[in-house]
Amino acid sequence: MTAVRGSSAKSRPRSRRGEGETLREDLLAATERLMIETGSADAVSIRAIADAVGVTPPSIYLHFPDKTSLILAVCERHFEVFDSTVEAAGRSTDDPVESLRRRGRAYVRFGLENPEPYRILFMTRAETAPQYDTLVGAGARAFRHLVDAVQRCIDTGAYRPVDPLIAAIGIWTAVHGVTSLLISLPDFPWPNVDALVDHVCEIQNRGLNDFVPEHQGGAS
Amino acid sequence: MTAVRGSSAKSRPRSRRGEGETLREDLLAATERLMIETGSADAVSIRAIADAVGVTPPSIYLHFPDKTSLILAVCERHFEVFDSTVEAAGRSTDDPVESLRRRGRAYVRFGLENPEPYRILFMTRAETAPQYDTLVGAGARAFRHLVDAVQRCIDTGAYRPVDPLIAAIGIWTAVHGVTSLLISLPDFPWPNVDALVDHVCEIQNRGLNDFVPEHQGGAS
DNA sequence: ACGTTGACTTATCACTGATAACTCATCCCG
DNA sequence: CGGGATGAGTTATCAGTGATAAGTCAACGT
Repeated sequence: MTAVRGSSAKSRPRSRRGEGETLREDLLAATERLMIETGSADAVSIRAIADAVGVTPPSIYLHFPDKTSLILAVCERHFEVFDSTVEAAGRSTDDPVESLRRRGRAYVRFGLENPEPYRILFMTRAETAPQYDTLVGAGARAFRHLVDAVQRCIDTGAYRPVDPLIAAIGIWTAVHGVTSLLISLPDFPWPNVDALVDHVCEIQNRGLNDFVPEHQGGAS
Repeated sequence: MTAVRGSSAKSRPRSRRGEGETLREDLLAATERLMIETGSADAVSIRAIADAVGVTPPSIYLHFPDKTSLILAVCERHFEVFDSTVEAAGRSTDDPVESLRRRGRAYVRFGLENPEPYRILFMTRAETAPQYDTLVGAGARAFRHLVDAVQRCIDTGAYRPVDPLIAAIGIWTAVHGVTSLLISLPDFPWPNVDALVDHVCEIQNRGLNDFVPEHQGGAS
């Protein structure tokens, strides 16, 4: 019988002895492609992935313990690029405040350009994942970069001497809030994205700068 | 065969003629309970719901077109309470700035106490849902409440005359950012939640208050 | 020439959301 | 009291999901 094999790759030549890893790479690539196409991680099925690569479903389990591990491995790659993209944006200027702003812009842009990985990394309960520890490591590193950037703003006197940790968390949550809602509620009547991000960054800067408001201005 | 019927309700007396709605209510209640128990909407299956209520799976489709509609109906209820809770918190003081702070605290608290509904309402692509329009209406109303609250801060001179719309969006995204990340990444070494929320609110207040920073303060 | 073994397949499981077709009691109308 | 009509739910079943156990088969080292 052997009905027409799905849609794409007819079949795939069996890898030679030492070259089992090539399938692993192909699986990652195909999964990433399908994730981008469908826009949702659980819309891509094990069978669709297997079919796209030209193997049978169980072959996947020779290279990944389960589906979420495969998905997470794809996201992990994105996260590396994510971190270095934000870092690069932050290093593109010497002004620490402007650097933070550029980090924020880069963060949001990356999230919007890779919504599904972003969703998986930052918008789902992550606990239960296998290779999660690796991600935690990478995440901790990225977060430390942010704390350092905030510290530089404090050192130059641009920011008042707040706790850099809580300030960094505040900035992260603010930037994540924009990214997250833009992804989740695309139908909301959002203003121009750049303007929104700039507003958020400006609020953070004004909120953290070196000025102590005595009492509110011209109230009645 | 008729194996032991799942775990709970053996069976359920057939409703009388006009009382089909009672099953609908029971379904909503059971779904809500299971959602809270399992902590995830797609961990509760149609079969589990049917079993908990004591009917067979297809009966559910007499009252809801599909599973997501059922889930959304549950979330919709939460949303009503959500909106009115935040509103009540906001009305508990006359100071408009303090009012905003209380709204923020109530928002985060509610999100953390109802993480799965919050996730479904604000952290998933919502487009594809049937009864989504209703929610959009309720959401628009809640959002308008926030804009009004911001406007009051501007009117009293507490906030400088910014665009209340973009200021409200900024506040919303900030508060959502905290809520969302606290839900998604519970293993992150968060500081005290109240302190974090207060920080976020303070940043917003300082960022929006009536003061124009000429240049940064006491730098070296 | 042969057995080991890495790479993959066949067959199947338990479960998911969903649908078509059927039963059956209740109610209204005569 | 009798007989449809119909609301309320059931039985049986479908296609698709992630996952596993057991088998196949060719390449390699000896």
